Amino acid sequence: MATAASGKLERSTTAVEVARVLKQRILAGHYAEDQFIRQELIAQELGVSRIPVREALAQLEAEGLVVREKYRGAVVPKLSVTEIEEIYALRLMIEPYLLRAAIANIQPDQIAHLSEIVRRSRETGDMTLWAGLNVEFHRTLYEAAGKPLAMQVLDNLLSRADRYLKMQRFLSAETQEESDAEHQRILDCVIAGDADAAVDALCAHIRWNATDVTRMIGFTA
Amino acid sequence: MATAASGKLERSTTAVEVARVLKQRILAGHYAEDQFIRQELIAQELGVSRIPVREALAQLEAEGLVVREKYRGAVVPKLSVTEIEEIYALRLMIEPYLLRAAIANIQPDQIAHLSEIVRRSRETGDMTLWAGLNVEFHRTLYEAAGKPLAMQVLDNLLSRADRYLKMQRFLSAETQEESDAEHQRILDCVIAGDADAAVDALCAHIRWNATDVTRMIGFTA
DNA sequence: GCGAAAATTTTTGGATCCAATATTCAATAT
DNA sequence: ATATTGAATATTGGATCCAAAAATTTTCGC
Repeated sequence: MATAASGKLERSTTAVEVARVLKQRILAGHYAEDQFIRQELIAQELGVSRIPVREALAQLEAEGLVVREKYRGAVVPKLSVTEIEEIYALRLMIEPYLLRAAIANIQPDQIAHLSEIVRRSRETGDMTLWAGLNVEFHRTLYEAAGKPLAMQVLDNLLSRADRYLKMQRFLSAETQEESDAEHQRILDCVIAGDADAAVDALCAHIRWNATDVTRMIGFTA
Repeated sequence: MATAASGKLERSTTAVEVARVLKQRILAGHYAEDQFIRQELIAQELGVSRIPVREALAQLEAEGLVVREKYRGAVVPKLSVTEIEEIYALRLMIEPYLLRAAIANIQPDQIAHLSEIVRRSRETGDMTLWAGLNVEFHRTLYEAAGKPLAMQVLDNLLSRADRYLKMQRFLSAETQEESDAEHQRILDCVIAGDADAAVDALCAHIRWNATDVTRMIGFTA
C-alpha cells in the first residue's frame, strides 16, 4: 500500500532538496558567473546546516553546474560559445535516437497526453508555464523510448542549455508560436508513425533553437 | 615558484580521493551488485571520517556508479543488457563526432604520441597495462578534438562500460591483437587525414567491442 | 516450536565543532 | 606613495557527536 496514491514514496533527503533549490536558482540565473556560492549563506537561507549544502554542491559539480576549487568555493562556470555548440551537437545526436525509439514504443494514451500538452502550450500566454510545458513535451515523448541512460545524458545537456535559454526569454512571442507549431509537426509525424519525417522535423527544431541561442550569445558574450 | 616542477600544485580534497578509490574498486568489480557499501567501513579502511566518504558517494551517484536509498545505503546498480546497449549506441554517436573534430585539429606531436602508445600496446603482455594504454589511446586521440563536454559525457559512458568490460578480461589474447590492429588502422586514417575512413574503422571497432560484451553478458546475466 | 511484537543494534543523515587555507587589511620599509 | 610582509578574518574541509530510520535479535504469547 504505502503512501496513498502511487509513484515513489517520500523521497528526498535534505541534501537532495538543497540541490534542487540551488539548481533552480542557477538555471534561473540567480548567481553571477564570478560570484561564489557561500555555503553558510545558503545554509541560513534554507534553515539547515552546511553539511547538506556541501553534499548538494558535490552533486551539482558532478552535473557540471558548478565548479569547486579547494578552500575557495563554488562558482557557476562561465557560459561559453564552445559549450553551447557542443550541447546542440550532442542533442542532434541523442534526440533523434530517442525519438526513433519512442515512435517504435509509444502507446495511444501517451500520444493523447502529448496532444494535450501541445494544446495547453498553444493556449497559455505565461512564459514560464510555457517553458514548463515545453520540457514536459520532450520528456513525455522521450520517456516512451525506454532509454533511461540516454535520457539521463540528455537531461544533463538540457540543464546546461537552460542557462543559455534564460537569456532567450526576452525573444519574440513568435518564437513561442513557431516552437508550438514545430511540436505539432513532430507529433503529427509520431502519430503517422513516420520516423524519418519526425526526425527531420525534430532536427530542424533543434537547429533553429541553436541558431537562436548562439545569435543571442553573440550579442552578449 | 610553488611546487617544483609545474602543473597544478597538490590538488584533490580527501573526498575526491575517496571517490577515486571507490570508483577504482567499483570498476574492478570489488563490490557485488546487491552489496551495500558501508560508509563506516570505507572510512576506517582509508583512515578518514565518514563525511568525505558521503561526499564521494554523492559524486558517484551523480555519475551513475552507485544508487543510494535514504537511510539504507549505497549499492552498485545491477548490470543490465539495456544499459550496455545504450552505452554502445551513444558511443557510436559521440565518438565519430570527436574523431572528426580531432582529425581537423590534431598536431604532429600528438600523432607521434599516439604511435608510441600503439607500439607499446602491441609489445606489452600485461593485461592491466594494456587496458591502461587502450584508454590512453582514445583519450589522447579525442583530446585533440577540443570538445570538453562531449569528452566528459564519453568519459562517463566509458566508466559505466568498464564494469562490463572487466568480465571480458578473460577473453582471448587475440582480442587484444585484434584491438591493437584496429587502433593502428584508425591511426593510419588519422595520419592520412581521411576522416570518413577513420570513422568507419572506429565504428567497426566499437561495434566489434559491443558484440563481444553483449555476448559475454548473455552468458552470465 | 512458531509467529508476532518489542527492544536492541546498526547505519545513515544532519548539526556542531575544530583545523587548514585563502583572503583582507594594516603596518612598515623603500 | 607604493609595494611587501605579516596579522586578523572569513570560509572551506574534516572530525566528532547526535537524531532518525532501518535491520536484527530477543522476548512473549499461543
